[in-house]
Amino acid sequence: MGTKSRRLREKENRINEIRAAAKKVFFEKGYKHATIDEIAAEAEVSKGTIYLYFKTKDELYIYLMMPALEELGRRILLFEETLTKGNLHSGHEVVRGLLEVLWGIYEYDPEGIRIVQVFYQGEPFFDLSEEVLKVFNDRAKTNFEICRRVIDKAVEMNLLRKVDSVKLVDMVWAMFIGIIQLEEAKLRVTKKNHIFSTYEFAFSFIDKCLAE
Amino acid sequence: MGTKSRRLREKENRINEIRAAAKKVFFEKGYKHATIDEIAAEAEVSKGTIYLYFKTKDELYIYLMMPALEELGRRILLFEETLTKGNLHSGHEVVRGLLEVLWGIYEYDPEGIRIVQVFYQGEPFFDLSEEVLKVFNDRAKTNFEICRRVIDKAVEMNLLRKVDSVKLVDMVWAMFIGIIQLEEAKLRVTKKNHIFSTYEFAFSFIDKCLAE
Amino acid sequence: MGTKSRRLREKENRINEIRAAAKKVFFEKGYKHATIDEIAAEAEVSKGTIYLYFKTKDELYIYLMMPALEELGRRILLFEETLTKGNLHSGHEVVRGLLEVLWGIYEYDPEGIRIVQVFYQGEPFFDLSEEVLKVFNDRAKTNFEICRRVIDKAVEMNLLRKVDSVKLVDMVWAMFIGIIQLEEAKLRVTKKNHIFSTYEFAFSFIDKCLAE
Amino acid sequence: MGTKSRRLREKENRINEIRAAAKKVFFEKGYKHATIDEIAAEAEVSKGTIYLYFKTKDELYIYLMMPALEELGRRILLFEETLTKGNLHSGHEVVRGLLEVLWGIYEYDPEGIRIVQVFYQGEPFFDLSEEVLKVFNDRAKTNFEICRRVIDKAVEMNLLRKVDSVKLVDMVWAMFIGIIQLEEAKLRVTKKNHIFSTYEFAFSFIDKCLAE
DNA sequence: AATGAATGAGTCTTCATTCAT
DNA sequence: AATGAATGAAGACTCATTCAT
Repeated sequence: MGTKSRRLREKENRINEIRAAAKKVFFEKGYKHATIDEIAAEAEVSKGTIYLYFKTKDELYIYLMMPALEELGRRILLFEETLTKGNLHSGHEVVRGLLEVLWGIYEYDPEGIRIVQVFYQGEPFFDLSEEVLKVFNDRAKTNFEICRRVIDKAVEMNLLRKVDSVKLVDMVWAMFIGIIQLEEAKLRVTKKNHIFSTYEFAFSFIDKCLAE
Repeated sequence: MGTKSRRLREKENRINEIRAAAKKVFFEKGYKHATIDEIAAEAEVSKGTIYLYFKTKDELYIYLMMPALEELGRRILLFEETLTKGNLHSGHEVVRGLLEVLWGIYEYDPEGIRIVQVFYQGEPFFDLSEEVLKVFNDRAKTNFEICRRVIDKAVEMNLLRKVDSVKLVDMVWAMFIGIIQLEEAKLRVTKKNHIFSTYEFAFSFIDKCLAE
Repeated sequence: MGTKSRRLREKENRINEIRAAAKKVFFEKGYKHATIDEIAAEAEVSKGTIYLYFKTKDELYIYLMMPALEELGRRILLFEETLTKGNLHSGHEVVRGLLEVLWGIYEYDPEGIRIVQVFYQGEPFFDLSEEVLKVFNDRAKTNFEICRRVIDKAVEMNLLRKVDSVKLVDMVWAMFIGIIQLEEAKLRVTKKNHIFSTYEFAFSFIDKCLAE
Repeated sequence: MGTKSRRLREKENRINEIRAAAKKVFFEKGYKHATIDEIAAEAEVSKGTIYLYFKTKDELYIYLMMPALEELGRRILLFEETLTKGNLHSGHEVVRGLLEVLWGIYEYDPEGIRIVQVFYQGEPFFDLSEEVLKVFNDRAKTNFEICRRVIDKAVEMNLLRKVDSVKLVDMVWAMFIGIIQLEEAKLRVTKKNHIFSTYEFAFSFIDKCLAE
């Protein structure tokens, strides 16, 4: 607990303040109209300091999705543990559990998920370094792998019917981001929020096909 | 067939040339790195001519999705006709037909569909006028309505089980854009194209739940 | 009264419509924000037609001051006639008459007078052709000459004290445009119109010095 | 006298260099043909630096009149002091003093006065922010008030005849800018400079009416 | 004479990024 | 490590003017 760790803590604090400020500004103004100046002002640091910790504006933006992905990883691992321990007693519980993990992540950090979607769009709006791509892909790959493992285990345990776990995970994730995109867009126009109910509706199909 | 109609044809030609050039440049360079100058050069018109027909770069980009949405409308109407005429003899054929309409649109104009996805992201990267929003929302609404009508008819004709057509159409569309996003992103990394197979996999769930 | 004169009349009409439209647009939007497009629309002619009669936007603008200068010439000549005929019986009447001629011009065409002022600024905002300069300078010179002649005559007729008519006319004209400029600017801020009263105040000095 | 004050001095220097360069370019090329690029080159700073200190080209231009107005304020205050101290012994000296203050300002910064005139024209050529308008109006108001006070004092001291100081100051200022405008315009054509003599001629009227 | 589609030179302005302190 | 003044590349957009019809 010497000087070094204090310094480290301060540094991390600063980074988190910058992240928080960036998130605020990016989502209030939109990426296009957000400026580093404003983020710096919001974070109460100088512009130079931001560049001390993030190489570019694009990187600052795109890294905002990492907490969501990391939290997703943690939660799926927890879910796997629950499954392994035999605490789930039916396919319905498995399907419901998956739904809750995904939904929980969206509730935990909706902006993070939005950036994931932007990221999927490829690079029409960004110049991403190899490094950023690698960090994201590694994290995504890990998450996908855990998910598949969970499905395979649940099949092994006779909780779910046999299914191609690769395709299933892809489909579920695609549905997840697709529904959020569509329903958030509708929400902006109609002010009616159908995100969760559409989401449940979609999972009812999976439940019927795999858990009954 | 006088001067007037020739002029009109030339004008529409010019607009189409601009659109085509815009599509090319936007997708080769990405939105961010595409310049009006380059689009003008590609279209072999002057910069001013582009601004004669499109108010801003954003508008030029976003309007590129309209042909896909319009074609989708046409194809769903055709599908509805087929259904109404009694040419579909099982729920499987209905589900398969829907799959083919959507997939056909993606094949017809994949870039258009990508722009639809961007559009769904809201406006972090754009300033869209009320007018553009209205044009898009009207078109989208019409398409959704036809889709729902088709589902309701198929249910009435006892080809599909009873289902909430609003939710179903939302889910299908969300899956459609979600799968394209996810699998195109994976494709970029792994060079393996699983778009269609994931798509079919997803439809197999719908088929099992509604057509059997 | 053949075809020719009808054509001529139509042509002059067209020119006057363009002038009127130009005046309207220039003074509603300010020179900077006035566009030829809008003037053409206002005049209900095509852009090309405007360029048929006026070489440039600058010329169109600057020529709008000519009617005021021409009317001024006519009115001074009338005033000279009145003086020559012996219809003015005191210096006061001469001074008052001058005041009324100038003031009358301002009331007749205030926008025209404003353009005269702009013109005096030299060319920070314009590119004026030699031709335009000549037209203006000739007209201005003529007007100044008549004014001086009037003053000299009034002195000869012992209505006014002896005075350098060149300097006097310059001073009166300078006061005229200066007061309008200052008081119009104040008017914009305070909404109180002191143009005429300041004007009368200034003439009272001349009256006291020359007419008593 | 640490880093801070040096920085401050450097900053002010930079601003002054930009102003000087702007003045040079604006008056050599005319507002219309002056470019920010050229001003930046002349000032030996980057274009961005100019926009660091001035919001727009218009603002950069219009602020060039402030030094003249400020200097005018200082000189009138000095003149007031002279008057108050009883150092002026006749109305002639008062009138002459006023003339010299105004004329001195013109000699001190003729370009500044020209911009004042442009400013009076309203906004046919500019988009001025409320802020700029306020800065100017405040300064102008203060100057006018001091002038009126001087006149009123001189009347009280029986150096001048009783007169409406509001109207008198308006008239004098109007004459001042009117004469400069007219005679500079004539100067451009005839190459003969009658500015000062016309100016003196005008003051002779005031002198005769108020100081004798 | 009238049109109006097409032109493209011309410039302002923005803002991510750097670097001397 | 932190600052923030300075940079300057980059590009969207305007609009007076032309000219084929």
